[in-house]
Amino acid sequence: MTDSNEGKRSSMDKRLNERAQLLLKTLVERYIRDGQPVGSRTLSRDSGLSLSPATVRNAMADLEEMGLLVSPHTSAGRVPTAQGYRFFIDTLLQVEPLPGDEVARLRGQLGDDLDPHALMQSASTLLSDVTRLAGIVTVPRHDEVRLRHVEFLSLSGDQVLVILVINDREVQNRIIRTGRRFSDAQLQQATNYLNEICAGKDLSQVREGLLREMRQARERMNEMMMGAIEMAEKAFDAGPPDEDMVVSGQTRLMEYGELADMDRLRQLFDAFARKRDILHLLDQALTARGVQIYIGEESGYDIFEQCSVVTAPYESDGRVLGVLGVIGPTRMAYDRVIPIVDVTARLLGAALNPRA
Amino acid sequence: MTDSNEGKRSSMDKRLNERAQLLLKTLVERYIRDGQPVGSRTLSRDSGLSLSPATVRNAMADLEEMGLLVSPHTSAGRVPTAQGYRFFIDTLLQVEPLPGDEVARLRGQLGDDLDPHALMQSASTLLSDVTRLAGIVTVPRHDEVRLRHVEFLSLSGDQVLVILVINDREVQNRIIRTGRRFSDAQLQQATNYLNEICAGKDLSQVREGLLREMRQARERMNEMMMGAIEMAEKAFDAGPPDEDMVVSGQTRLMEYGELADMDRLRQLFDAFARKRDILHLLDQALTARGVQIYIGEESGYDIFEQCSVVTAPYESDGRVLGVLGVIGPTRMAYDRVIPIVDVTARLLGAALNPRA
DNA sequence: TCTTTGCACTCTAGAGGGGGGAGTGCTAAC
DNA sequence: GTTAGCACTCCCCCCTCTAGAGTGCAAAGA
Repeated sequence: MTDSNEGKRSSMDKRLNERAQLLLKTLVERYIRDGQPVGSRTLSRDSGLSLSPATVRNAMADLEEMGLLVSPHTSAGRVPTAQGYRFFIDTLLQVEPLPGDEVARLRGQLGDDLDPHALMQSASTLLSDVTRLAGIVTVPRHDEVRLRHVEFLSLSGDQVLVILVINDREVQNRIIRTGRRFSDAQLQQATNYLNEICAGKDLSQVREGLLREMRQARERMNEMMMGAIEMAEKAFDAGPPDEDMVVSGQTRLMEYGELADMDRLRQLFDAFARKRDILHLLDQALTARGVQIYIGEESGYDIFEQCSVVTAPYESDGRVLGVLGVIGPTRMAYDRVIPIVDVTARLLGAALNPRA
Repeated sequence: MTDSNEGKRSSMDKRLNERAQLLLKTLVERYIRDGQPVGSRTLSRDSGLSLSPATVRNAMADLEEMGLLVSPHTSAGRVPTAQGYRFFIDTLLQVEPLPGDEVARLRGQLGDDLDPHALMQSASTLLSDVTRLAGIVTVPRHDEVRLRHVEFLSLSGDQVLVILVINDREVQNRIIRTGRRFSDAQLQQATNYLNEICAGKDLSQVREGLLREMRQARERMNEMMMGAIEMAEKAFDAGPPDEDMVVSGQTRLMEYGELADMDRLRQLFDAFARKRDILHLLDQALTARGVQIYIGEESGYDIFEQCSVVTAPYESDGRVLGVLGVIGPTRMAYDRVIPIVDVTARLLGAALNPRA
């Protein structure tokens, strides 16, 4: 999908005659079905072309030389490489759109919870259940955070509980130390003051506004306001403690023989727990339109050497909110998975739409 | 630790002479160290007693008959059974309290975040890191929920965002459908009204109170109040969407050979994801005082057949808040793990103490 | 020139077959 | 009650062997 791939693809297009393409397609499909290296004999039977195994062998040798296939060892059949899958997906695979009743079923399974987080959880489980792979949904990032409401509540000592309502339906809270005591009434005033100057503004704007206000009007501000601003500063200071993504059904990955190695599997699970790498990968799909696929080594992460990641951004009200998708072995049923990820992204986007 | 075990133990005490106990102790320690079945030869060397292997064999046969040991097969050494571990832990193990500097190190690693959830996360990671097992912390249950503050915010359509602050420092929010539209001013009034009658009360009290109020004063209540009550009803209706526990380092369990079977491991991980069974098990430890240990089959769950669970309730300000602990293979270094779990529970309790 | 046939070759997976080693239980002597 | 001796059992590792699958290559055929 990148330029270099486009280039590679079209050059391949030229080099690969129709027969070779059909053979590759048949091989990949067969391998995805059975998980066994495919030999020339099988392929000559399955391809529909009436070619002898020897001829097929020659063609396979060519495909191997082009880097689309490999054999695990001398006398096994052949298996697609990442490049092989890439060509298969980009030019050989015909993806059927999901039939209407299937879409309806998915829609039903997603549910209509009003809470965004519950919806994402549901979408993640849905993806995992339907594809039998691991499902992921990244929660919306807040590079543009509109502040809806602020609330301060006094706790014991100098601690204050700060509640922020951002982007209309998301609530965050944290506890800060203020360094001095405030009465409930003072906090109420601070709450009111901040709600007045903040409401509807971007978080960074609010921050700047606060700082400016503070410098300009230092002398005429009473102690309480000063405190409110300090508090707000502290409250906005730390980045939001986002629970950046929701993962479901990781353990399904244990079902696939090609990932059965304990060490690799552990690394993979650790990557899920660490989140960072996966989030970084998914972020790349954020700006793309439609379904995005990373096959094995393409992702750039060693951990995913044996894995493919199929993602799609989801958007609501015209704004891209996040990315969802699945992670599984490179040998996955792309023809099924792709439309499912695609539809799920649309469904989640629609379900998140605030007007209902 | 249950009565039946007490009974068993004391009868064992009588039946097991000192020598047999020492042999059992040595065997268990050795097995915990190496993970290999222990034979009579090794044991006769390690025990410190100058006994020939043959004598040791006789003693081992007795221990096996009592159900404290088993041999995996005829010509392997012997391995402790769950009962064997139980006896070892209850009467043979001497647990050294953690040295002060170790406690200080743990204290440092726990950090002093003000947010309860962050603290629990930290405690869970701490347990996992220090013991090299999976760490668990259950989040406080709210059978007694004191309402501190309520806030209503209007969203699009008839949706209202409800924010509840309970037990002083915990914030929950959900979105409800009200069935009618409210203006911001109306919602503000409702907020004020509810905060007046709710603040500091138990959630169930608030509920009852609301219903009573509603019946008594139906006629004189204006529409808005009615709406507020309806909203509150809906808001309190669904149980809190608790994220009931925090687990860290599950993948460490993949390091232990005795759990290396894919199927079992998957069942184990699924149990972590499902949460229910584990929570149920941990709930049993909630009422106990101090460290509680479930060895293998003792837990009553097939999934934990090969696992032990070491837990301790943690409390703050005299009230038990939750349970924390570790899950690992039955073959774990109990002498290290027990004091660590114990101390971590105390540290977490102290860190959660609201006065600071 | 492309395709096919035939053939020798390679490699794996699985079965079978000993040893070696570790550990046991039993018996008889101390 | 303890020990030495001994026969026995069982696992594990290594080796071999074979069947099977698949390959590449060369030479014949279309």
